[in-house]
Amino acid sequence: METPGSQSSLHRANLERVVRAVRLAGSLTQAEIARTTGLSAATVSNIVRELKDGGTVEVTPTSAGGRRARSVSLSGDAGIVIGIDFGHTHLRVAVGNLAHQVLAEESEPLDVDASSAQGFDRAERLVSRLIEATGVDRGKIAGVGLGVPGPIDVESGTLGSSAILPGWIGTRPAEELRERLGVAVHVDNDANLGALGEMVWGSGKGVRDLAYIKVASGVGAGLVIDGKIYRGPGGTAGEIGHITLDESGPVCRCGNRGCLETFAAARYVLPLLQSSHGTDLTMEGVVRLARDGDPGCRRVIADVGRHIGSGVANLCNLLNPSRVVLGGDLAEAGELVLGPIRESVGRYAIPSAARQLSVLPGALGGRAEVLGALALALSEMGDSTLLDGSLTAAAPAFT
Amino acid sequence: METPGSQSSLHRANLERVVRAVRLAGSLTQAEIARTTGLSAATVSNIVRELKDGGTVEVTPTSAGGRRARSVSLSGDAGIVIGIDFGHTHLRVAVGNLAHQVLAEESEPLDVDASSAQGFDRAERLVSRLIEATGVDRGKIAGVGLGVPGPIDVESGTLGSSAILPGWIGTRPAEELRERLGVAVHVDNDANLGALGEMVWGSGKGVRDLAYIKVASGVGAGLVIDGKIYRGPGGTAGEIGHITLDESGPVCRCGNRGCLETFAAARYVLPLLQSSHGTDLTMEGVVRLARDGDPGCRRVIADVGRHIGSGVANLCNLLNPSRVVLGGDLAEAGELVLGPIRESVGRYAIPSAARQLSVLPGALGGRAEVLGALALALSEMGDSTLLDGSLTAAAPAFT
DNA sequence: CGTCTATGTCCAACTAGTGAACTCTAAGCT
DNA sequence: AGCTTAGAGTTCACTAGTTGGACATAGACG
Repeated sequence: METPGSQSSLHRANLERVVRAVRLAGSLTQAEIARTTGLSAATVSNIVRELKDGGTVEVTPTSAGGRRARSVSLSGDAGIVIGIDFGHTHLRVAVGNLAHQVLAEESEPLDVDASSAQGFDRAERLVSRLIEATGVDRGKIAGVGLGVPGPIDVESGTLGSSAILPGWIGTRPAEELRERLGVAVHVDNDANLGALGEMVWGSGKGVRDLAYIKVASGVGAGLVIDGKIYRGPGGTAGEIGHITLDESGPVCRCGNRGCLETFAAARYVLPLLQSSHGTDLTMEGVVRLARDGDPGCRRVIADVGRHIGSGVANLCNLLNPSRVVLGGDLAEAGELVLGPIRESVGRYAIPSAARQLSVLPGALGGRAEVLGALALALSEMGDSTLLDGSLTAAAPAFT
Repeated sequence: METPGSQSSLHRANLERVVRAVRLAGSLTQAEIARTTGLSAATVSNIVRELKDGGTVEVTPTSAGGRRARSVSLSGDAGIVIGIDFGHTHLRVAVGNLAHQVLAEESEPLDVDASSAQGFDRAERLVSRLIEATGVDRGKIAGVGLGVPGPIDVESGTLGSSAILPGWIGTRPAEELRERLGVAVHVDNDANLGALGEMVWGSGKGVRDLAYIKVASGVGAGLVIDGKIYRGPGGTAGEIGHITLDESGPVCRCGNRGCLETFAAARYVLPLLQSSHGTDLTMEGVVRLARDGDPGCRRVIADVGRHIGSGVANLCNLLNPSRVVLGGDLAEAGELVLGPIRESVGRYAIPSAARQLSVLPGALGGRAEVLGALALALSEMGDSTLLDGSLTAAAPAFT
């Protein structure tokens, strides 16, 4: 921003380097920082002093039982991040610190027909409550991640057609929430955030290329490519639900026929069980019955798995990820659905692509999206946010 | 490599910055360099002197009719890059300089059944001939890009099952060629290089996310995601040819049924015309006949287009690229095949993904792969290769 | 209790970029 | 033609910032 290529920028880069190292490791001694960053001990000494004076890090006199090492960690009040997830039936909020620790988390039911204003009111109150519970100053919010169950237009930030929250179409959630909370808000759809959450905290740890398949009322995928969420130039990447499996299959809400969604999503699958199991079944209920041994539900879940597997096979041929994580209610079915998925993938994907693929259930269950929102806030924050003291002074100004 | 975070590394980064600016623009005055890089005029002055002494750039006293501006450009003999493409029936070699200019290019027929040793002999001779034609010192080769028509194992660099060059399976082409030429060789498959070539020089200029579909004896895709070739963790991304279109379709060489390839690749399509048009048709011939109005060939090409469109629609739903470029012999058919592709995409892809997609024929024809190999060599080179004088002294040592 | 060793700090040396002053050259004006 | 002007490139003194080495510190080990 100031001197793009020199000296002070080098210093800044080194500051960020140290902050990142500390953030990733939780806490480090200066000597360790020097080793991991490659900087000299003297430089680290200077930088740590500067950061300490700025309030970004804390130096705890001596904790480990070594010779004498002062461990450096991000100061507890250096900043917090907030994740908010609007789901089909619920609202979840999580508060975390910069060391990737979740400090508080809560969810409450949300009426599908609620207006966006009502939703934001609820979210705002819940955020306030959790922040108070953690006892941190509101001015320390470094960023907010927001998850919404529908496509976000990349340029305008407008929420597109969401069959899930009809009252929200056309709103600009990030904008609105930023005005309410006064901090930067980053928004993404639920599938992408689920992918991010599972990658940072769940079944995708250590993997740089993965697809997170979320099966709920629709079917969507979040793609992580080379460690980053891939949204595509138009922002609609990952629409695995509308891959065509059968050109003359059932008509889908998107207007085509035989989309994967028509074989796997709750709204199309549940009716199959109506005559035998009654009308007020939910996907959760089907999964529970299947686990208890109900043959009809088992069959339906296996069929869903096979179809998802076909879609995953296509995805696998095109992208060759190293892991596929299954999320949503359906993941609770475990092997009942994963088995058929793997079988389908093995059958339809080319062997060299399928060989190194692992298909796993999500480890975070319904929390994947909120935690992903938290991770989004953390990753969008950049390491420099902590340096300029904007957090300790006041909330960042609008731009 | 030496001092990862400081001072000298900053200097090096600034050197690279200048080199990159010059390379991209072709030639610049020092003042322009200062403006585009953000460095101060004094620094640029020093850096240019250093680069000039090192032989990396040339300073032509005064060429433009301004006040007095010395234009800086990469010295003509700063380095050259070589692209080599082994195709089904031919071998192509191109020589370019660091300013993205193609200096020489030639192709010759290659026998499908030739051994890899024979192929390399031919390639080596052709490379020598072209280099001599350009009159540059062999020691100035900065890098070589190599294209092979088959999957390359990421870790070992081994060429996997290629139905096109049977004698090559199990060889390590990059390794072998490096031993022969004595410089770093970067290898990739033809579809990926075609994508790269079209992105740098052809129909993909200015686009950061594109898919290059190559229809020849097989069907493959090269994916460019965020400006870089995406190979996937296992190196087999882009296998669009084996997306399943019809579970009970024709048996494919991969062992599945109804793969896109069975509806689009030459080996499956040409037999359809045997009884009506004779047995020694090639894809080129079919395209030519179609353009001349032959209804059977037109129909076949349109059908191929529709099926490719289905595959592209799936790809589009998953990845949402902004452009799809069609390569291979089939691209010569122009609207005869693009029309049906677009129609299929419009029908099967979700509208929001299809809306901003453009489907174009490749602009480079059969040259896409060699030029892509050239681009690969350029991009893998990094901007620092030019700095350490390794090129001016001698060929880089093996490692 | 002395020695050892790794940690953190301080200082002088050195590297490298910057602003300001300066020179140079061609264009434009009188 | 001669003067002025303005942008280009260079030089120089200054400053920011990293580094290696010397030094102080404090627990571990014998």
